[in-house]
Amino acid sequence: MTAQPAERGQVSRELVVDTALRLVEENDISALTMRRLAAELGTAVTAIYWHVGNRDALLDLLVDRLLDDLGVPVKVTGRSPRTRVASIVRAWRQRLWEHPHLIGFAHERGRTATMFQPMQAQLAEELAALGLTGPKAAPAIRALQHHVSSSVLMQRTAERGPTSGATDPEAWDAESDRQLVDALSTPVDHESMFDITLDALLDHLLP
Amino acid sequence: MTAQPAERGQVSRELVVDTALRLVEENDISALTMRRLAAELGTAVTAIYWHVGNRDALLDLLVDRLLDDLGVPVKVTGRSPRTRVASIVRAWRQRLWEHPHLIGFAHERGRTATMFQPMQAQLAEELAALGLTGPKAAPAIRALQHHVSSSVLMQRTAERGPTSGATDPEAWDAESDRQLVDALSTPVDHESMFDITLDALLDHLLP
DNA sequence: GCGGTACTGTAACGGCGTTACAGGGACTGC
DNA sequence: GCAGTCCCTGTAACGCCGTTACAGTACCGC
Repeated sequence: MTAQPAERGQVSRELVVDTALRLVEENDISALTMRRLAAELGTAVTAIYWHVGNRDALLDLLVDRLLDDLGVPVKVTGRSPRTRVASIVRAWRQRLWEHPHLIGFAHERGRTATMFQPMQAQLAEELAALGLTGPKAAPAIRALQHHVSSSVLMQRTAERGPTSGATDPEAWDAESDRQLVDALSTPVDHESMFDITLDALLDHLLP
Repeated sequence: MTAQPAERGQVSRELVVDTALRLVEENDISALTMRRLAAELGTAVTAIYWHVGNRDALLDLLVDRLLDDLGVPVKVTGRSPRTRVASIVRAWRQRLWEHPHLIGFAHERGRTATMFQPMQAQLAEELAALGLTGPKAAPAIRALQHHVSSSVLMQRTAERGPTSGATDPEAWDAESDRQLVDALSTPVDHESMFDITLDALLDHLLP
């Protein structure tokens, strides 16, 4: 507790988290090894262990940092309640998509709820304007949240893989609907995919 | 090519895949290490490398095995086309859920399309009975498939984590809708979650 | 017997997370 | 001036991982 904790020394907890974040965002979560991190900081591994504990604790710190960035509410646009709700959901998807490496393991660490609390609050406000409150609003909020996070999670894992998620036309036999098979052989457009289900949900959930 | 490739020897490619599958299903994908696998088979590591190549090839073999199991169409129940479509989607979700460890990395290896081809074919048949054919049926099929796989993927990562995905009531301020916050603090019921969006999709997609 | 194919074992390489342990500076109390 | 203490860093190791170079064994056709 002697003034700033890292004034003279080269390494501090903050700096470790910064560098770790950079490593993850520039490459992949697998690029984040304690030794690489130490090398990047020009120090020894043990320094990192001293500052953050262990790898698991470091990941927790990364998630915390991410959640700080995501705490701010999103800007709502549109006149009708429906377009306003849609704008909230889309903006949150956009925001999460900007951190594709991180939302995955925020999810794995059981921090999804914290991550989405601001979105839930924003949605609650709009749904209340529609007369949806209390226990009746909860399933709607959860379904929309589920849609956002599953969409991002799916798109992330899809884009890491080699193929585009399209059907292989070879797998269908001759008497199949040719036009359908052709359409299914197109690469998947995650954006319009997202919109279809969003529309369906809004139709189904809003009064 | 001298008769059966593994008659006298203790280890064969088949046996390696069997054991690997058992290791994964009993524990986790992280339990599948080449050394553990060798120990389990009572042999040396190099034997495994001789039989399957390397770890990556072994994972491919696991996915292939999984896809073989999943190739059989699912039993369709119900009278109306809508309930029949719903039964297909639910049965596929059920089926995938029985291999929660595997569908994740089938997805990561870009084999989702192969995995879902039988479901796509079954859905195509039912949608055709409703007059939905050709390029108009494709988005519907894809949206339903996306719903199934994202649901399983989400539930799997959720159940590995510590918390239930429920909101922390502390995060909400005092003037919030109390009943709503209480409802959102309940553990998530993935089953009913799935049904809500499925209903919404069917309403929205079927004529 | 002899060569070749099919397999198995030993031992190592480099990389991973983690830790026991030995310091080295700076600051405190005397 | 000096010992003690706290903060921080480095060396070296442990046990795990995937992978491989290499030697060796067993059987088969000839």
